Amino acid sequence: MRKVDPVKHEEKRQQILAAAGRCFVRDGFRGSTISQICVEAKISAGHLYHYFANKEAIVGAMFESGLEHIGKSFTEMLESSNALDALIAEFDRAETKRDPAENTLIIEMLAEACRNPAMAEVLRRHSKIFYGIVAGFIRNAQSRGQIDPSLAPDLAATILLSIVDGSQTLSVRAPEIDRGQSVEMLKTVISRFLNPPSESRS
Amino acid sequence: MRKVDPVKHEEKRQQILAAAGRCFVRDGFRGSTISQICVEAKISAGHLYHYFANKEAIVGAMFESGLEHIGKSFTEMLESSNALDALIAEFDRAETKRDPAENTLIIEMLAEACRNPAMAEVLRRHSKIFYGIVAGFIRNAQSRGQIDPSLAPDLAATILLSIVDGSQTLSVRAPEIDRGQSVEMLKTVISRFLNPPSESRS
Amino acid sequence: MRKVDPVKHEEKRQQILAAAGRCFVRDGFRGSTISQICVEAKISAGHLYHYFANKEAIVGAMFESGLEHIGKSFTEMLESSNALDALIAEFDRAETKRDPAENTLIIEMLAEACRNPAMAEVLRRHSKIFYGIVAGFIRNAQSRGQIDPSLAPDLAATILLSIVDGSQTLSVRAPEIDRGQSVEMLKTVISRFLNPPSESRS
Amino acid sequence: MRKVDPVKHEEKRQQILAAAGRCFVRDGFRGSTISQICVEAKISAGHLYHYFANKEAIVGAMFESGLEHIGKSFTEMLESSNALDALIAEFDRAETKRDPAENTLIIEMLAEACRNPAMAEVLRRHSKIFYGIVAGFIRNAQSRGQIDPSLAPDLAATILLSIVDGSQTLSVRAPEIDRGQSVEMLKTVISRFLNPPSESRS
DNA sequence: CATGAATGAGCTTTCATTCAT
DNA sequence: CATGAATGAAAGCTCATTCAT
Repeated sequence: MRKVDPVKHEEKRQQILAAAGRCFVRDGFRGSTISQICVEAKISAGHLYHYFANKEAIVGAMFESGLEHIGKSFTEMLESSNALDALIAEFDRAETKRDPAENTLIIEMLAEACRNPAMAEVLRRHSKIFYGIVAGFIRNAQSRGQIDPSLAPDLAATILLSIVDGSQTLSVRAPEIDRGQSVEMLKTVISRFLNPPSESRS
Repeated sequence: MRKVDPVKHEEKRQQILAAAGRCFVRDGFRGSTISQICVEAKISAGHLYHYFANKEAIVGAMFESGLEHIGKSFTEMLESSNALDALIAEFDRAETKRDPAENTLIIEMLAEACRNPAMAEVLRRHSKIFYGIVAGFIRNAQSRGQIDPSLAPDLAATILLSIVDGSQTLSVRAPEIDRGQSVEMLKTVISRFLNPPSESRS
Repeated sequence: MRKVDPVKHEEKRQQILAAAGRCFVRDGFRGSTISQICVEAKISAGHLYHYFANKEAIVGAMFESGLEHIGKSFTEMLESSNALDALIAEFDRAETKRDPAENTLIIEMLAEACRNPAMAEVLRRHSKIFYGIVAGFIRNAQSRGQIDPSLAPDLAATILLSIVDGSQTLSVRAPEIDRGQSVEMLKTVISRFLNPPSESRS
Repeated sequence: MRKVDPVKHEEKRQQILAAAGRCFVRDGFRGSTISQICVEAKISAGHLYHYFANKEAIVGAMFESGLEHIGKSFTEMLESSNALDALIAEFDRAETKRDPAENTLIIEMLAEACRNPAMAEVLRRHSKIFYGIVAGFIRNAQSRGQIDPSLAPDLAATILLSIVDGSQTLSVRAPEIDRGQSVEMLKTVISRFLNPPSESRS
């Protein structure tokens, strides 16, 4: 009379999701097939459907877990930074340490969200949370005189994150560029953007 | 045995490509089917293969023509701008006037290039040209004291374009944001980034 | 090593069969799945195979028990009727009181028997028994002058039952028809068919 | 610039439908597979979908054409019969000459209609037409004194056709019965049912 | 006795591509 | 130049059945 072990079930789900992630990075959402994912996850085709209702559900779970993961590391970064310099330093660390596959997945997600309304909704939901966190950080830093108080926090937050999004494309468009240098230049962009007018430039 | 009229042939090719473009925006490269493209282009499936060897060739041509088109409008913009203010003004115009479908296509191209080496090569080739043009513009403006001379022109060019890339994602992540406001803020980012240290902020 | 309690075993079997019956009425033999039956019977898929060797065996058992059940109620009806009028009265009762789902199941069984030789055999075995019983009733009634003696009892029995079969299709072909009226008309058919020549019509 | 030849297209459709019919008789609607039908029709799996949107559409077309065919032969029969005796004679001919596969298909259709609302609708639509024709015939014969005038024509028509339906099951339930004898007995049933009270029995 | 994880064959359907006309 | 009939591989998904626990 053994009942379903929800822990094991969730574990397997995560394993499948991880396998799917590898496929998605390699071939994209549409380009990956259920068989490929099953081979990667070392399960049979039929068995996958005990864990996900269909392919769309796998993509959806990928969106959720991917965005949550990115969000978590972003939040941690901001919580630990109590000043603009720290933010930038963390940005540096995040950029250089991040799994390059994650970049690919984010771009893939943006592309998918452009034509799949269900996924667009998921992306927007998570994006709103990011924006809120960053806007809060900006407001805080503004009150301490660390960020230009004339910048509208919410708008500045979206622009800041769009710059991060844009930085993802560098590795595709110009892989020969030294990542360290480009991160350095990005830090310049951000600090000049956010610094209060009186401060001298870094 | 009448020979093919090369002009008409090329015209038809462009018509098919335009039709394919509409499909790609709607459903992506992988999601679009040859039949859809044929319906959109009002030709038969078999006939399409007189103009393109296969689907990959259509995608390839799309990359080439799409990037060339973007490059052309960018080049025109830079050639007509003899100052940073003009650049920013043009950036404004470009952003607000651009067909929103083009955004989708660019993101789609970036995603495709992440996993299709052939397309990555096309993207990089065109990107390099862009970078060169922008770097030239920067160098020029620096010599006239309009852009901070301490910025490495080549690197600054890539970062500038990555910011433009990033701005594409705004309409997916936060469609509720007023496009005018975000363009305004982006102009702030760019001008603060590029302005010589002594200049007052716009 | 406790032995299986045969009574409990048989009970469970009947429960599963009842659940399967509900599925079969809803979706047919081919359209019903083992999972559906398991959900309906509130047991696990694996457990079902302790009671039935495979799906075919469930269908087979359904045939047996379904036909036996119909046969039983038919036999009771005939045994209690000691005259043609009683037969017809009972026929009336049976038609109006019968679970409409049973109709569906009978038609399903006839269809299945058309292409599944094993099931055809089961159907024929039971049919023969019915025919025998009805033919016996006819012979009896003929000896009492209640049924036209010129009718061959065996043949008349098959025809009588084929009329009952046919009446099942009414609810599919013309559900708008009043069941009471059609039963009345069917009684007319049967009584005119069986009545001895001299008798006046009902 | 050859356009679609609608005649050839329709021909092919009919060929596929005929092939499907053979499969349906052998294995039923649910039991037949697209591959089987394609083998039987000697076309590839993909090609079938140029002629039918999906399997349901094939079944639907089968219903339509099957019922139309039956309806046509029924109508012809009634139109040519200007008396009850002729009706019965024709009934005889129809029963003995009919392709036995048609029986199977009718029972299959009745079973399918029991659980597929779309097909039920098709069946009812055609049934109504049959009923109307037969009821008209009855009314006509009643006015000429050939059919008992006390019978409600519409109801009698449905019952008459339900008897025909029921006769289909004979070959499944009791294949050993001589078809000639059973048809003879059915004719007795019908004539006794319909004959005016004063007429002597056949 | 009972579970549900796991399999794998096979289902319907799609789609890039070829080819006779 | 142009058509659409035809192919066949492969996609996503289902389901009867087995088996370790």
